[in-house]
Amino acid sequence: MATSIDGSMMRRLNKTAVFRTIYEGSPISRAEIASSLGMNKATASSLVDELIAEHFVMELGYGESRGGRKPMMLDLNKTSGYSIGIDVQITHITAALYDLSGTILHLHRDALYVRPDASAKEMLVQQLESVIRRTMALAPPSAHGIIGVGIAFPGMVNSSTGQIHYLPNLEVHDWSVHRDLVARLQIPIFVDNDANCGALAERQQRGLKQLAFINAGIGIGVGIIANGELYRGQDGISGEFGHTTIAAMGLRCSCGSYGCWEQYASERALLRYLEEGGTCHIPPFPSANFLEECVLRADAGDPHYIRAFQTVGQHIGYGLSNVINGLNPGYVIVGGNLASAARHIMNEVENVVSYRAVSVNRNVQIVIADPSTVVSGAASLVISSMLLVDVDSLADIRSV
Amino acid sequence: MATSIDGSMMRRLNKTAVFRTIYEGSPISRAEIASSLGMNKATASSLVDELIAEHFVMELGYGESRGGRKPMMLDLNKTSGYSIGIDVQITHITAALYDLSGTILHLHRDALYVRPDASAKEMLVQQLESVIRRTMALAPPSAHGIIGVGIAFPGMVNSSTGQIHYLPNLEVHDWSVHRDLVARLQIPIFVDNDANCGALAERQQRGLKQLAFINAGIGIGVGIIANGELYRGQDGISGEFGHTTIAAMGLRCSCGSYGCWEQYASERALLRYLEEGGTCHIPPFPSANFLEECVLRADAGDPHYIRAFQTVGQHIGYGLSNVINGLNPGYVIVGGNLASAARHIMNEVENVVSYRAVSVNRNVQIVIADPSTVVSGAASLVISSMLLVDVDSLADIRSV
DNA sequence: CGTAGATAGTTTATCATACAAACCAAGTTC
DNA sequence: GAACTTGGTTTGTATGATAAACTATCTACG
Repeated sequence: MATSIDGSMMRRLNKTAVFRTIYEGSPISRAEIASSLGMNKATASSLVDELIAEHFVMELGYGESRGGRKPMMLDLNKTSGYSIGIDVQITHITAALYDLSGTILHLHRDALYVRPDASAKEMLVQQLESVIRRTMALAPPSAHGIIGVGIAFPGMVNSSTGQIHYLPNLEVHDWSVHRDLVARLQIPIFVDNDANCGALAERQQRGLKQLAFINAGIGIGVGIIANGELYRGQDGISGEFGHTTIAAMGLRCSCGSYGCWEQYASERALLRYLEEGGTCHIPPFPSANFLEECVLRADAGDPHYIRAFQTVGQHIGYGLSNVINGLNPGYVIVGGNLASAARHIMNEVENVVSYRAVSVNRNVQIVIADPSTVVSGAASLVISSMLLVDVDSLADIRSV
Repeated sequence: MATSIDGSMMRRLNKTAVFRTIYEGSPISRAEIASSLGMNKATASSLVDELIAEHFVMELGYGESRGGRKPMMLDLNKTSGYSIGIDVQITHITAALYDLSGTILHLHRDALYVRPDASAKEMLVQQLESVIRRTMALAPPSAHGIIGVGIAFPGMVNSSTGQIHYLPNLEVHDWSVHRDLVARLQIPIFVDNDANCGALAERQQRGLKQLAFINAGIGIGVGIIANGELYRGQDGISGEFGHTTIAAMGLRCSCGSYGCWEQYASERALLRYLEEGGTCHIPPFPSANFLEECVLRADAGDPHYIRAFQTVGQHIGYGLSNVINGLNPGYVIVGGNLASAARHIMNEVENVVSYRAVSVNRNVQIVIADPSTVVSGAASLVISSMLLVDVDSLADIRSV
């Protein structure tokens, strides 16, 4: 449904633009805000004053003069509120507390106990509630308190309805996790796919308009930032590149298809390569430290492990080239569990991409994500959905 | 660069919203516009009056009463200006004249003569100028005249700079076709990739927010509409799914990679399947009617041709499933030359997608494009870039 | 020093825009 | 034909951004 703009809407948009300018450019003065937004000084001042009254912004003190009166520098009032990010994985759950600036204050990782049966939802929601409550208790008292909780799930999630379609390894289907958690906690809850969270975090951190975040772990998923926004697709399940074919007549996949990327480029695939390579002592799978142990053995020079990682890297490269050629993202961030094996994988990945990417796609930047990227992206669901709105989309309006 | 909104900007946005409401919902009255935009009647009236004064909108006469005074129905003043669309293909060039409503008034198809050598650009620009001038001459006199020309090219194009990166079969590299044509014609020129144009046309026609347009011809490209907007990627070359791998160790491709989709699902691939199948009388390739003749033979029941088309269809299905799983488009439109062989291909395509798409992606709609989709999308580049702006993106703003 | 000029920020008056409410117009329903 | 409904215009008002004048405070420079 289309909407028109009235005065109060205009003011809200402008206030958001001012807040965003401070968020991205602090410390900054009222005068700089006005000039960088092409806005009158009086308007900027008035909006800043409102933001200060609401505790979202604070004055830092006088800055350096540039030939005249000293500017009063502004900054986020970063301790006026907090957000919580949660990263749910198969074997463990990570929770982190952030202030408004996105600075991490606490990070905690617990084992996750979920039997993949009818009790899975109940066990999951109980552990989520518990970890959220514990994290909330860590936040100092503040004007806005806990603004919300963002949760990243490893599977298909509809972020607008807060519904989980399907979490493959936990065997959770069709569950409104949003409803259940709001009922228990009475605070705003945001949910999304883990790869999407990773993509959001990278967008924010690097200020990119197009990127792909590869979440490679037990399975493989992709988060896509297109035109500066997360692309979620028609039903919120875009990015299932793990189930795109890289070998039309290849291995049967659990999804019913053949030759899916994640059959060749995942922890599961690593396990298979190890088995096929006749490796003797393979760590138990899936367990919280399966990959860790494999990396240790490769570090120690075990050729079976080194070869298995290289094969994984090569196949990551095949699928990654597909993502790159299909989406021309400019920037690719590799995250997920397998990113911790980057030193055994990335040479092969880059080698494959260098000859399979077409044209300018060969200039694509490929980098490794920080391990806490997903959890911080989950937290940023809160802040970006409540505080930031993109006004840029209106910049290039032409006349009617 | 961010921007603030002042009063005149607000009015421009609202005027655009009104225009858009008329564009999409005509015939419509002032009162309906106001209520559907949540806008005051007086404001809607005033904006409509401006649009009428500028000849963009006209009054049609009184509509049916709904229990009170009869409404004055409004419509686009569709003959107040015209746009031209051009579809450049390897063997021919299609030009069409449209009014503002997107109704086609003339369609003309010429053979294209371009030697793939140093003279290519010059030959191309000459023929483009000539066909545009001829089409311009067909437009009736009007208030705004020819508003602009949109051109779809079969290759990598940067639409924002008007630069052609590369047209594979015409061997044109790095050419600012925009600059050259503007210099010759002195009217606004818009260029884009053919698959993108197809995607734009389908978005407009079907009112979709997510879709993928498959342009399958000598090569294969994909146009992506994400969140209601064309996704062009970092460098404007997104959608090169033709060069995504569907067989990691497959056939060598001209791009340097192996197993690219378009090696298996294109007119070229059809030719190869025919040769491999030992077919005797194969029509010359590439020629303007290679495919036409193949379709005729398949229609006539020649099993070689039928089998070759089925194989093409199967492989279109593989890559299409990748597009669907990766992008969750909800809607897929198959266009390009090969769409004219739909009756020999689509059974296989749908069969493959039905088991290779995951989850709700199995509900994806797959339809065949009209042959003039690309050329009308090219024309719509003009209208959408000059007349339509998306205000919807502001709808879901939350408080700061 | 002290003054001119520059920069930061506030105050005041003005203007543009959307809005609400009253109003006029012209139909339907009973 | 009276009461009601809907479409559209007119009029007065509130809001918000702006321009311009003004205060405050700094640097530069003679």
